[in-house]
Amino acid sequence: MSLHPAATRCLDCGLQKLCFPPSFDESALTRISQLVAQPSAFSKHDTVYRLGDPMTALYAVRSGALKTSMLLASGEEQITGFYLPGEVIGLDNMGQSHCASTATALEKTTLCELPVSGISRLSQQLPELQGHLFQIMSTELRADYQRLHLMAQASAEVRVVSFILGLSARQQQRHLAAHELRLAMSRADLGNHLGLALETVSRVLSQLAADGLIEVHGKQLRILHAEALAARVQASCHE
Amino acid sequence: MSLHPAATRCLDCGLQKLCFPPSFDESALTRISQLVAQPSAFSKHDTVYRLGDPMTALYAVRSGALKTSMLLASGEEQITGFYLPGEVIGLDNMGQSHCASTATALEKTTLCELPVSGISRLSQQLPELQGHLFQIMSTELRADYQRLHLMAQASAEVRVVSFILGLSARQQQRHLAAHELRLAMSRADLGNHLGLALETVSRVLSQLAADGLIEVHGKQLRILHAEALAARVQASCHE
DNA sequence: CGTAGCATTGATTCTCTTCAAGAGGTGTGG
DNA sequence: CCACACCTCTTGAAGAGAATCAATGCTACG
Repeated sequence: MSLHPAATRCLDCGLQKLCFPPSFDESALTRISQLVAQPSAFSKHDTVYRLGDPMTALYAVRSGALKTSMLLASGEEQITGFYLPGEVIGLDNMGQSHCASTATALEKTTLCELPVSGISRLSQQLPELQGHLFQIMSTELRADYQRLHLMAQASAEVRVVSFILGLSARQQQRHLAAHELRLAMSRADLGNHLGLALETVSRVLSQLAADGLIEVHGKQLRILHAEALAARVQASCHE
Repeated sequence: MSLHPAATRCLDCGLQKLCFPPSFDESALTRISQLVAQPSAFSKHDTVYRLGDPMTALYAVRSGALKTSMLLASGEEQITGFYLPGEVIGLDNMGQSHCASTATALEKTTLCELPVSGISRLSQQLPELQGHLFQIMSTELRADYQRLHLMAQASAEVRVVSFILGLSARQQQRHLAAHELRLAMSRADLGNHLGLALETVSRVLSQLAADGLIEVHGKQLRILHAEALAARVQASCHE
C-alpha cells in the first residue's frame, strides 16, 4: 500500500476546494481520487514534462511552485505561467499526443498526477467534471488575454504591479497571507514572463519600495499599500 | 448555396474538415448538425455577443471575419483574436455563465450557432467530440502563448510579419491563395492586437513594401517573398 | 463632388533595453 | 568557521526603438 493513503484522497485534501468546484459531491471526488497516483516529488530545476514528451497526464500542484514555458527553436524560452498549489498544469497539451511546453519546478514541489486517459473517460460519465475542465481551460484562456493586454498596452510598472497583485489574490484564495509574498522565480524568469528586461523588473521593484508601497528583500516581498498599488494600475487606464 | 437549407448539414459543408477532425464519422456529424441552427448573418460592426451577455453558444464562422475583444472597465479594448471561416469563437467563455468577451463582425459574416447545452450533452456521448473540444481549446491556448512570446520579445517588424505569415498559413488551410491577403481589420485594430501604435503598423508595412517583400494597397496585401519574410522573423532569434 | 474616416509620413519625446560595473547572498572547500 | 567563487540582484549611463503629436494624403460613401 501507499505511504500516506489518506493524502491521495481528494476528499481529505485541503486543496480540494481549489482543484474542484464546491458542486462536486463525495462520489465524484472519490472516483477522481481513484485516478490519482501517489503525489510525486520534484526538486528545484526538475522538469515534470518537456517539449516533445508524450502527453500522458495533467498535474495538480499540491505544494511548491512551478513555471511552464515554451522552448523555441532558437533556444529562447518564453515563460507562460507560474503555478501554485491547487492549480492545474498541462491544459495546453489537452487533446495533443505530445507536450508542446515544458514544466519546471521552481522549488521543492509535489504534484498529483491525473492521467489523461482516465480523466477523459471519467468526464464522459461525470458531466460536472467535463464542465469543470472546460471551465479551467477557459479561465486559463481569459487569464492569457489579460496578460496579452498587459503586454500590449501597459508600462513596465503596471506589468509588475499587476503581477504582484495577481499573486497576492491567488495567495488569498489559498487562505495565505495576502501581503507576504514569496517570489519563487528569479528576476530573469519574472522579466521573461512579463516581457521586460530583468534589470527593468529590478528597477521597478526598487522604485515601488522607495515609494513606500512595498518592501523587498530578495525573493521576499511585503505589500504595504495594496490600494495605492491598485491605483497605479488604474491610473494608466484613466488617461 | 450557402443559404440553402442543406447547408446547415455539416456533412455537406465545405468547411467540415476545418470545424471537425477527419476522424468524425457520418453519424457524429449528423448528430452535431441537428444542434446547429440556420446560419445567422451579421453586418460589419454587429456584435455576436458582448461582455456580460448570458453565455449560450459557441459559433463556427461560415463566411466573413470577426474580431474578439475584451472591453476593460476603463473603456480600453484589447483585441484577442481575428477569426476566419472554419474557426470557432466563444471558447474563452466555456463553462462560464456569462460572456467575458465581445465578438464583432469585421464585414458581412455568417455563423453557425452551436448551443452550449447541446454541445455539452452531446460531448458526453461522443468521446471524439469532447476530445475535439479539448483540442481546439488547447490549440487556442498554445496560439496565445505564441502571441505572448511575440509581444514579450519581438520587435514591431517581427510582430507584423508573424501576423501576416500566420494569416497566410490560415488562408492556405482554407485552400485560398496564400499570397493574396485581405486585412479585414483596420490598422488600429491590428495595432491593438499586436500591441503597437497604428502608426507603427503602417510604417512597418510601408517599409516591407519598400523592401519589395510585399505589396500593400489599403486592405489588400500581396506577399512577394514569403521566404524573405520568414527569414526576418528567424533573424531576430538567431542573436 | 464634398465630407468623414482611415491611412501614411514626419519630427520629437520618452520609455525601456543594453552595456557595464558593483553589491549582496549562498554554497563549497580549505 | 572562514574565504573564496559563483550567481543573482541592484544600480548607473548611454542608446535604440516605438509612442506620441501633428500634418497631409487617400478612399469611400452619401
